[in-house]
Amino acid sequence: MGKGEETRLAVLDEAARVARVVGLGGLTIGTLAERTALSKSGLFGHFKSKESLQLQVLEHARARFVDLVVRPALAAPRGEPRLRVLFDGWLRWQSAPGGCLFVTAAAEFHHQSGAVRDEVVRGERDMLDMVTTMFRAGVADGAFRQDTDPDQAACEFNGVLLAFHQAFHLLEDERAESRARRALDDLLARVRT
Amino acid sequence: MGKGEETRLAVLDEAARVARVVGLGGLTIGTLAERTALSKSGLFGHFKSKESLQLQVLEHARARFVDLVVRPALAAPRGEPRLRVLFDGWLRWQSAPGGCLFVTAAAEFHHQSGAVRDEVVRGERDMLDMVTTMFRAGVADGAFRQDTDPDQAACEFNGVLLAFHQAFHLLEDERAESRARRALDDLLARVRT
DNA sequence: GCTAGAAGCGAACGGTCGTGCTTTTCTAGG
DNA sequence: CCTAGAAAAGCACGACCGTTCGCTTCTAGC
Repeated sequence: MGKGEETRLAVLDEAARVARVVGLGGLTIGTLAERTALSKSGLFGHFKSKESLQLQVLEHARARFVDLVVRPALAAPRGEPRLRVLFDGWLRWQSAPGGCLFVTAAAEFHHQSGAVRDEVVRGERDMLDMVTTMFRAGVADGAFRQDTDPDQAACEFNGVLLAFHQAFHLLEDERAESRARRALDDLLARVRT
Repeated sequence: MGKGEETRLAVLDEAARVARVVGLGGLTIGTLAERTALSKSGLFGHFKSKESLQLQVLEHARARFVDLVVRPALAAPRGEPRLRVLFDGWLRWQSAPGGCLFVTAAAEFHHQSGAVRDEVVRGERDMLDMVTTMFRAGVADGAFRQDTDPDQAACEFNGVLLAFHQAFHLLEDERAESRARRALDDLLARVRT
């Protein structure tokens, strides 16, 4: 890995940390340059525009999410175990300092068209599709009730995570996690045969 | 109502419309002045600072939410009917063009301390408390199961709304509303005696 | 209808934004 | 070790930000 790629990744790491707090739109070339001990123009050279920086931050976070959350889940047995491992990892991911970049970006860009929004939508769709697939697999295996609607279940799964994120970060509610786990237990109990 | 108060309210209306899309931090005195046919300084005179404007926008939206969503609910019979009217109104509120200001602001300020964050937290807490109270009333009336945890139920109620907001605005999923209604039906069926 | 005070305007401020240029410094392959 | 090209710095730009100030215009109570 050359020098350029090395600093590019360092910048993306720091950018993700900052963006979790202030959003992708709140990112600033100047402050980001300070925090990475670079000059504005030196940093800017790695990304040809701010929008490109935002897109790369998203892509970078996405890769980390797959490593830290998705892959461990795929290593677990299909159906309920896999969904539980996914949920665990996801909770840990969302509990990171500053919150979850995807949740922040989703709210920020829900009505601001452009390439960044498109990328946020694509990511969110992919995640929801993955959850839907996991529920569907459980139904196919006979572990979940035959009349389970996988889309509905995935949607409620997402709702539990969003409520957790808000309770944990905004309201600083220390019972947020236990309530999220209980909500998932209920959801799984409802679809289990 | 004097002339000043009249234009102040007109500005707050427009500001709320804009902030639903770009967030409270994305609000700009300049663009807001354009959209209300005022000069920057003329508009600024009504609010002594941008932070004060943001706070007043929140307060304004809060009052409208009480009028449009909370009051109709309080007019319905306690327990399930009241929760259903509340949910209906809340869905309509969240379906407004640009989304729900509270959801946007909650994500924006979840880790940015200051007076605006404090106000957002207060509002969100109040709303959740209200929902909790409604579930508790149902338990007290014997309409809901005695072992219902009102806080847990309110939290899941919130999750359904947040998932709806994301599905409706970001993903533009036309089945968002029907899934939200079904999730509420399930939630109410679980607590009903 | 007069007039004091409210409401609004125009211009300017220091600051920061994203983004180009030119120049210097570093890095890695021969 | 040399050197071509990458990486980073320095500087400047036009635009827009929130805010201030002094001035004009309007409004409402007498």
